[in-house]
Amino acid sequence: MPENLDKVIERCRAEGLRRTKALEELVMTLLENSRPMTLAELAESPRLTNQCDKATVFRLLQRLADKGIVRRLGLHERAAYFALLLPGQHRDYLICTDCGSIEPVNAPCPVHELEKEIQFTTGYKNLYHELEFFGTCPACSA
Amino acid sequence: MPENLDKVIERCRAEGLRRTKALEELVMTLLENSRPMTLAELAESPRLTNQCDKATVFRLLQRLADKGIVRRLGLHERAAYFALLLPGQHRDYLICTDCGSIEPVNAPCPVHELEKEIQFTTGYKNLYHELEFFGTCPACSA
DNA sequence: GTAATTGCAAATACTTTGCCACGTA
DNA sequence: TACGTGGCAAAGTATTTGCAATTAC
Repeated sequence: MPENLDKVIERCRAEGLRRTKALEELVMTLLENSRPMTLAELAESPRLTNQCDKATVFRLLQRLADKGIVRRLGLHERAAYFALLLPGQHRDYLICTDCGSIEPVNAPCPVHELEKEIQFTTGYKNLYHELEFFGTCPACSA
Repeated sequence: MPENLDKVIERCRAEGLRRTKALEELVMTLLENSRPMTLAELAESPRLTNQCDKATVFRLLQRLADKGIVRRLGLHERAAYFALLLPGQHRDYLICTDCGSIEPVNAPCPVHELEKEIQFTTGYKNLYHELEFFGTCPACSA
């Protein structure tokens, strides 16, 4: 995990961001939880709550998203979710419409072919996609 | 188109909604535009702007979403998008991250197999999914 | 030293609700 | 008549920004 932290921070540095305590704690929090989190969740998480202001977390996430280090996800809630974007990794999510739990889908994503095709037929550049499954989880349907 | 309107209204009636002018104009607007639209867009569209209040459109959309007649989409903007859910129809969307344009993808959605598999392996019920492609459209990359 | 980063407070944006009047069935 | 629906205005929630002080490089 700490080696992951260093890798991510390294990428931040390479993009011109400064190594601040807030940045480290934010990245650490995302790594530790390994799931998409909202701004509010992040700002109130143990590592960050007394470390920095919510506006700081917001602006950090904004910069990290710009640099392609985190991704901002829709996920249907009113609040946006943020997840680290590790190189070579793509995640789809499975979300319970009842309790709101979010888990990554561990199956190869079947969309890459179509993505290439779209890139080719429409001329869109820099394509990426977001795929979410919604349903009622076993616990909630009981 | 009017026959589509009647069909949709019929489904609304079957779900216990009353046939009001606002409902008709809302459904008509969604049919005519055949793309996801935000609450604000809808409320300010020609058919609705002088017809009813934004709160009314909001509550209509809420009811229609409850009944499965429209779907609320994330689409990454701050505002939620709404689209009619026609029976047997599934749509994926292609969105320009620059200008925000949204167009439906006309290719068969490659996700249904995986969806079934997830339903089987995770025990989630009533699965559906949302798939969006993001990129820079030809006009914006010029 | 200089430019990026931060905190705090205020402004926006979008959504949601309360309450009472009204219209549809 | 009865209950779903509608208008208006106000409250709620999440995001975003201004500006002066601070910090990393």
